[in-house]
Amino acid sequence: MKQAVAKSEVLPHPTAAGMRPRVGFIVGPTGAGKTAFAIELAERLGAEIVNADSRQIYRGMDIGTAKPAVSERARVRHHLIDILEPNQAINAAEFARLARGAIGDVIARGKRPLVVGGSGLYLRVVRRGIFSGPAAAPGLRAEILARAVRQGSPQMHRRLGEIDPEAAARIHPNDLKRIVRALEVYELTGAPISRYHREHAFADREFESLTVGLMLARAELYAAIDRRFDTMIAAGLVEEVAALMAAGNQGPPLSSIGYREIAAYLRGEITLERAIELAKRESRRLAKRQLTWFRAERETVWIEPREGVGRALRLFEDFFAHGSGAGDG
RNA sequence: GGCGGCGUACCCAAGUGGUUAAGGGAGAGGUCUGCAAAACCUCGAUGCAUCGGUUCGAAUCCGAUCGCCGCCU
Repeated sequence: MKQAVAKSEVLPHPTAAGMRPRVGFIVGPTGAGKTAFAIELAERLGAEIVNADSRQIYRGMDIGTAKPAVSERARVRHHLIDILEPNQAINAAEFARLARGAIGDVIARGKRPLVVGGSGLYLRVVRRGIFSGPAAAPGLRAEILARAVRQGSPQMHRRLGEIDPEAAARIHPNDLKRIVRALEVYELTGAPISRYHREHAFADREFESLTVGLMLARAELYAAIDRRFDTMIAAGLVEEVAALMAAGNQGPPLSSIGYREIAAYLRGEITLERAIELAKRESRRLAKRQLTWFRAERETVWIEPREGVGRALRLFEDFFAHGSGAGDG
């Protein structure tokens, strides 16, 4: 609040908005049918797809992420799929860099970029950038985390309150991840993370965007999620997880929904039936959280997948060709 | 038809006369700036099958009715 003046100073309103490149977005919760929808749309639009799913980035995670099949990828060129090994870490900043690079590449070749995915934060940073603070410092982070384990997260929150009251006010005392990140940034730079955030303010927009969201009635979405997980099991998800485990992976893959439950089954901790039940439930909860995130993005145009691609096609054709003004920047 | 048991939220369930009816599951709403398929926060019965009675006071006791379950005929 007290810094409102500074905020307006670093936010010169982009007057040349209409001249920025145009990027389409297809978002939606898991199981809503983004993949098939996006591929058909991209084909008709002459677009290439830039993946914004935090797990489809990984090789070896195919079945459980409902990754578009090779045959589907032959119809439309996809970017940012299978670019990392399962033991490689990625984060929002790195993703934004990669995605923006891919978008630039698509545009440079005269094609239309269509970003497709359900990872809320990733989608946000692609569109609006991320503050240019220090990257995570694993050693320091581990050290802060160890301290937090000893002292408890409320104590760490109190400490944060001393150096960065603004951040402390926004972060819940139990939210250890964000407390640690805030302390990390402070120890690395001597500057409070709230200052970086305030100065950045998600105002780094490189292109105009139009976002179409896929929406199903809740009960219908949940039923589709449950059904799809059974299909994944039938398609060999257990074997896929076993392969990841055999390769000694510890990173994001085995902490992903569907994967971690099957891994617990393979370790003999729970029955397969229970693993399936848990995976379905976690997938439903994920979908719910995604919807919460997307609802907050007011500019999204929502459509039902069963309507078909028609309306989205018209919206995007107009957007890419003339600029409909529906863009959110 | 008779006898017995049971009916508390979407589900399971504690409570057997005395402040605002435990708890769990499922679910809903939300937060989100470098691990995000992560992490974190918040939330359901003016109501105990229904009606009537006893009592200062009833989910708790009594009666009737309805429903479910079991046994018997």
